[in-house]
Amino acid sequence: MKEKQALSMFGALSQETRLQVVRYLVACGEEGAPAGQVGAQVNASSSRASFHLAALEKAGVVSSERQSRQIIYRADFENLGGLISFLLNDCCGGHPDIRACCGLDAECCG
Amino acid sequence: MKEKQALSMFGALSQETRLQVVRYLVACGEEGAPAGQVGAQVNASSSRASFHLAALEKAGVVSSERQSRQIIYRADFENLGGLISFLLNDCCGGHPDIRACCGLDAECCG
DNA sequence: AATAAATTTCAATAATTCAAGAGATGTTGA
DNA sequence: TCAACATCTCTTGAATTATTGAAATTTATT
Repeated sequence: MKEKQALSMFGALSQETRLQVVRYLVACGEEGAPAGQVGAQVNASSSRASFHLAALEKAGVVSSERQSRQIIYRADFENLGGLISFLLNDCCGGHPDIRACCGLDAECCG
Repeated sequence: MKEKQALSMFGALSQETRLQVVRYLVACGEEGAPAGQVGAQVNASSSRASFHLAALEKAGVVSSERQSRQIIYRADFENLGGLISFLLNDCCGGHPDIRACCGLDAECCG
């Protein structure tokens, strides 16, 4: 993961509606969900949902695929994992205290 | 980690200068670095460095402590770990594909 | 072709954020 | 107290981002 992409992913995740969208889409798993359903889930108008989904897709947080008249959105697990890896390994140098906080080596954080 | 804090941490990390500051401060470890040194490291004027350090501190990404006439900044490892944990466990539900990307269970991502 | 459904695009406005520099604040030592 | 240093605050203008509702696009149905 390059720093530039990490930057845009952080930007995409730093907005309440978009973070809710991501959490919902992650919960939906590989199946994903159509835009309208996502919008309803986060109490957003269709144009607002579309705007935020476009921002998330541009940053690589989600991907989309048309299925007949609906557009299915899915969390991009590979990029999300890459972002975590960037934060953990590249950015934070795999600092032991930080690894411990992730339930990797031990448990230290609430 | 609450969603609200995760939101502000993402916002703090979504800016190039601030991300550079964080990487530098993580590299400095517990010792930290004074504001002027941080600013010089990322090619920022003193006021700009101060502005961004304040934003990072408000979000909980770094902490500060005055030492005589300097103010020492340090990466907040606990909160950074909490953010990674939020992304990995809470937000992404510990999805296997994502864990694998972090060098936890296996290696799949570049 | 006409209609309906799902989603996106557009335009206008409001709100937030960034950058730069001038000046203010707090700290130390003479 | 004064001078020097480190950092912060404030102001201004530019740029980006968010929200809303209306209009347009794409696809499916009759």
